[in-house]
Amino acid sequence: MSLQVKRPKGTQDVLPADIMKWRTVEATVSDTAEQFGFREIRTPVFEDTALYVRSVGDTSDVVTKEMYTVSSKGDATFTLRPEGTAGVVRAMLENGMMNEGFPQKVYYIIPAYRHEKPQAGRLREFHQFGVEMFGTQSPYADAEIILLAAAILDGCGLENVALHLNSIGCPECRAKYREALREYFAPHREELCETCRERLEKNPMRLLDCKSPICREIASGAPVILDYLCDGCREHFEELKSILDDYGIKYEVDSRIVRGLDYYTRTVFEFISQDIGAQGTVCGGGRYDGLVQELGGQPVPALGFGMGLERLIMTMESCGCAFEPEKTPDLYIAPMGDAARRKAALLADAVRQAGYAAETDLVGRGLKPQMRYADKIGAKFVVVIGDNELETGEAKLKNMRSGEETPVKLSEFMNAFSSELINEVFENGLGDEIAGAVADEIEKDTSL
RNA sequence: GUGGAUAUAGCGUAGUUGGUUAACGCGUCAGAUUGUGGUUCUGAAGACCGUCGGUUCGAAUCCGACUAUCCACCCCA
Repeated sequence: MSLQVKRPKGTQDVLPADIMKWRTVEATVSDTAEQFGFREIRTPVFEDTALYVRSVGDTSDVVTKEMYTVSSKGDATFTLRPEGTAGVVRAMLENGMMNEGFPQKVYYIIPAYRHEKPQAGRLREFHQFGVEMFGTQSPYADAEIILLAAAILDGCGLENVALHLNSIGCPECRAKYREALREYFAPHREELCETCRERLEKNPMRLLDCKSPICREIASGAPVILDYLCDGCREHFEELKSILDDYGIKYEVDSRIVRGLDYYTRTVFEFISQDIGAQGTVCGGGRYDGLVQELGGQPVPALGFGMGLERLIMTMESCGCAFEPEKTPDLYIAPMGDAARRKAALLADAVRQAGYAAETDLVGRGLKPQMRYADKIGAKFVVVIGDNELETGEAKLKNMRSGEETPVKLSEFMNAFSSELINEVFENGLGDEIAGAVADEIEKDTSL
């Protein structure tokens, strides 16, 4: 088959069969965030391009080659958001939320866009859950954020996602460290791979996570950032670790965790899964104490993380985690013949108005195919309405699980349908008043 | 941007050294005498074998180009 228009590279369709995976994750993620006192915020999918250049960093890969930027009718250029933090900080500032008292805690579930070459766990349109906290320097805040991420992963049923933790210090200690790195690598300059030679000039910290064996070998003897932290940063990091110990959260101090977004300071961390291929970072985040000021606000310390929803779902799948089951219809009404069909349509409507999920035949099938269909969609009850039923005004309500059939009067169908016995099966039955009212409505309609 | 792999019905696959109507499973639809599903049985629909070009009497099968997808590097969620 040759379909003319195909979905853009690096995008995905989420089909009905998979939608419960997303619903499950979205519910887990937002429920847990709310338990920790985070409130949802929604910001535009596109922002002024300058926002990302300023926040993410004008030398970062994301800004230099991965942004979807469009020019609008005026002079302004807009960019599809490549990540969530910048837009949130902008919105907080623009709406005066930095003046409402601290800490401010928000979360979001968003699509984000990056023009990269797709591979396992890496898409051009991907979805991210993120949280941001503003207005506290306390290492307890860092710990709280990490605890939240861990709680979510736990809530999803994941056990083997490893926490990698590091501190990249404040701008002052980082400057010193960069110098030290340059001094260390300079004599090895010629042995380094090409990209690493560039890194040596631009961002020597990235040298540390080069995959090339030679660079790796050289890097193994390189100075470690933790030895260069100033007193304040070191204390902060030590305290964070001891709080995590109190919580019983396992972590591995990993000096290779550096993060590619320029705004990070001090704490950086990643939760890495071994089960989904090369792009194993399910969650990444840290502190960004300088960003709010960079975007024009007062200096406000801040921190947060982003969690890749596709990667989260992939990890859950590969670990055999459970997702919430799809809801199935409470009732299927199988009519036979035109008169019955009209009655069935009205009955279905009444059942729906009473708050239940009901379906009836829309394609004109025979009884047997209808039963098959009712079974396939997982209907909990089926009622057959044919000439006999219309004549006698009585039908049989069949419980599809047990096969049991209970006689019901059509005129009192809603009463019967919402009776205690049946509600037990549904667990979410309606009150008798509503059910009775609906039954009355049906009673009035005697034209059929 | 750089590498590697793959491209056959809605999905998952088989197609041997190129040879008449491209096979199977799942799914879909319809039947298996009287108005009742999940099992079983029978039947049907559904593919110009990614696209274009080449070799050949003849190509899903060989060659080339293109495109798409997947995986890895890079980077990150």
